[in-house]
Amino acid sequence: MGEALKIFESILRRNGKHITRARLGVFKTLYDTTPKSMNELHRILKHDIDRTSIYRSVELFEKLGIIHRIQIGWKYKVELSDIFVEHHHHISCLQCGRVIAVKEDERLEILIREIARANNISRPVHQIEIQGYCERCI
Amino acid sequence: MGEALKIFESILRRNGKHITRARLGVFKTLYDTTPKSMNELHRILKHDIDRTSIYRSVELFEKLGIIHRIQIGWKYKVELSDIFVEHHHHISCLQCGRVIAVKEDERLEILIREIARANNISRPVHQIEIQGYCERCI
DNA sequence: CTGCTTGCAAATCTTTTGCATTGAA
DNA sequence: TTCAATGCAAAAGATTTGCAAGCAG
Repeated sequence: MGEALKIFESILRRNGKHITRARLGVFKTLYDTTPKSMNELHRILKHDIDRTSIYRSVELFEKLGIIHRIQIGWKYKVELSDIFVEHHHHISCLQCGRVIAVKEDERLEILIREIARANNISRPVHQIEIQGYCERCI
Repeated sequence: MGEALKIFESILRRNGKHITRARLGVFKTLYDTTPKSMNELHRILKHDIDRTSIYRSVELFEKLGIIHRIQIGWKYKVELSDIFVEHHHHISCLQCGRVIAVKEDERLEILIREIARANNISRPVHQIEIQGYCERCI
């Protein structure tokens, strides 16, 4: 956590943003766990940080590339970006909702870049959402 | 449209659901165009169909596999599913919001099925979201 | 006819905004 | 000390629910 925290703080500093209680709280809550919804973040932090500040932190963090939003069904959750966690994708179970992190497959990366290039899209970013039924649910 | 409409009606009938004005309206609005947000659907249909019924139709259609939701940024839009439109993915421009439909690449399909299998996920469905900057926006 | 569907009103949930106050640098 | 950041209240937006009335089968 110490190393990640240093990186986090340096990103804020480099962008002229203050290192505050609210921002530290949101960052620490996201560190080294599963993706969190806004509601979960609020439930965890409600005694320390106002809901509005959570939204504002998430917005800022996304702009600075600290976090990104992932889709689970048609809701989103947020998690730390590839700077802090190795790049990966998610599979979620349609029955029980369990989320499995999947290490990225290099072949996928290459294919997607190729598709982007074929469509004249520059600086592509991507998200893959896989859903199905996990072992426990058939 | 005629053929698609027949398929649509048979799905409803097969599931013991009525063929109603509201459901026909939502289906026809989604037929043969770009993905629509709930708001766009409502804007188009507001003089014929109540907002609530649009939500209820979308919910039902999704359950029956008639439509699916796609992600644009962290909002969703709905479009007819592969029964009515050839399977494909989308690229959206981060600057102007333009959405490009991309014919599915067989290699991608295979890779994703392989990833699902490696994680013991059965009956996988997937969504790929690619974002970047289109020709006009650099 | 019968009960699935709808429209309407209202509740609920999610996200955004304005403003006075607080606190990091 | 200074201005960015926060908390609070309230607005705005999105989605869901309950119920009486309407309509498809």
